[in-house]
Amino acid sequence: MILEDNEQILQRKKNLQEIIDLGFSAYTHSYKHTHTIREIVNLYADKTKEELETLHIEVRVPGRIRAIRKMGKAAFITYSDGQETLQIYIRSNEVGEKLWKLFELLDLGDLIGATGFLFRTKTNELSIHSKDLEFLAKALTPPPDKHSGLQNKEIRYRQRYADLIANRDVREVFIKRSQIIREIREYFDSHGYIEVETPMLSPLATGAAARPFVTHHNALDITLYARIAPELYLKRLIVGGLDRVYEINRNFRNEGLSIKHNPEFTMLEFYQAYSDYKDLIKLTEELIAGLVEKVCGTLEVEYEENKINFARPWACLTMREAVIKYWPENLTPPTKEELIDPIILSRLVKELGVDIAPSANAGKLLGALFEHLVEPHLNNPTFITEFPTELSPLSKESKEDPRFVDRFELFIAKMELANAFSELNDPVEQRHRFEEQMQQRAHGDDEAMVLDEDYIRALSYAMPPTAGEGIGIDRLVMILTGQRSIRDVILFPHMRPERKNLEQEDSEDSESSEGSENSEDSKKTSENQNAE
RNA sequence: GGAUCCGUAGCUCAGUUGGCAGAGCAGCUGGCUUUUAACCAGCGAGUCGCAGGUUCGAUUCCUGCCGGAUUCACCA
Repeated sequence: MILEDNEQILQRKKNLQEIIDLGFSAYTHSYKHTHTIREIVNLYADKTKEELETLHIEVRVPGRIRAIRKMGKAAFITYSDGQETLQIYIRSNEVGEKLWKLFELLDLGDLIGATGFLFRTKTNELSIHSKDLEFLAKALTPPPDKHSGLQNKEIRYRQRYADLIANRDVREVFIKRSQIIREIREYFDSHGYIEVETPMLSPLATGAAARPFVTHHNALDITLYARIAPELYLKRLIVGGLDRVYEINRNFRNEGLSIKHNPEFTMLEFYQAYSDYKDLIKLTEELIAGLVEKVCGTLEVEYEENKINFARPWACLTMREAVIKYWPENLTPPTKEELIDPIILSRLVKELGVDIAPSANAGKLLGALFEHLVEPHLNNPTFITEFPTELSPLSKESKEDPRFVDRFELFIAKMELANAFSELNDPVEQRHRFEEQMQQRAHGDDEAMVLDEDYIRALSYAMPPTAGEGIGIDRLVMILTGQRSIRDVILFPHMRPERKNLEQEDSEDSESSEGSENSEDSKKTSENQNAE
């Protein structure tokens, strides 16, 4: 078991039993209350001692015990609703023997309700003078240290409940996250979009360059993939005449973890018919600058010792302009034309020591140069446009130069935050692009995109000229809440399973595996399977 | 997957140039009827991540493993 008895847990179990023996119910079914603690604080924080005496406000309020200060026959209990704290004052001669006994059996972390009237103490602290306590639930596990909180990151991520109890600023981050997503919905709902949901499980993992998670449908006996992007489904809806759609949901990519990557992450994708990528530049500025202003109250946001300035208009460079701009100062920069020539590009890549096969196509080489030279500089919001066609199998090519597509990515705080383009709607050209991708797959690139026949069939019904965009919500939340790690904006970030859990799963699995010799061996087997 | 760092009481952290393991909070006992990091007196609490090795002796040194953080790779 994960919950191991120690001195403190045993003591709390004993206290719980004594509470039950006194005739209180162990875990109550509900608690009718007049206020939450934050409501009390909001309503009465500015009332004076005299005002409270005159008003004599009777309240009934639940919360979690954070501290107990006992002075012989009277005591203060500080308790909290997670956001605000309030203190309860009780006297043994007022509550009676039984309730005083209950009080003495309370532990930090227990949930209780207090009934009484509001007053201010000698030191002017707003408090409930309580004559009736109700016991709501026992904390068998002691809460983290009341001053230093919970620091251990592993426990914070694995046991987010404990993190939320101990660290109030963590709660603030996730409240902000919720607010951000609400504001995004509000923006699209008020701009004629409808919110849709498309499959998370699909027979094809396509619409992005990434490796998928694989699963199996028993009844149909087929392989299914957790989606890597909703893109192709959303554009099917544009074909069907839903001219403006958006979806906020999870994507799953089977790749390494990092400070900026979680295997499941939340993506906003939206598509707008009869528009092109330039329309989305304006929309993106308006959406994100509006969000920043609402959530942060300013357009200048502090992030990792830098200031990010969201004042519009944002910088906009083509990929080749950006590469030339950030070319190492001691070297002669190439010309724009040189930056699409595969022979020159492979020479440049070698000279700069960029880690990519020099035999890659011109688009990939340019992309690698960009990542190497430019990305680390893009702190303020910057749109990068004019992507190589080879990197963009779903984008419409540029009228001026078919080697490039009408696409942009938005970078903020050195992170890719958004990706948008004019959608390729020519089914013949789309098939051609897919086939090129499939060729790359055949040559061992298992992230090249998979051909989707039904998507081509959908395009053959005619899709309007359309612009579409994806925005990484987790990264956006990181920037707006000042968090450096994506794990601090995801409630339950992906972690390796705890060893104790692994052992549990193994014993459940072992019924299907033939006579497993010892648990050490079967553990290794399951770890290997997970790794593949 | 590679590199670096980390894992000591419920929590936050000291510490041991290899010799019986320490503090604050939390817990227990007692005192205290307006405290607020309450206070005062006393007490208990540990597989020093796990498994081996070296050693008279390992929490400390070495190796492997588990878990975490950071970073590189992967991942636009």
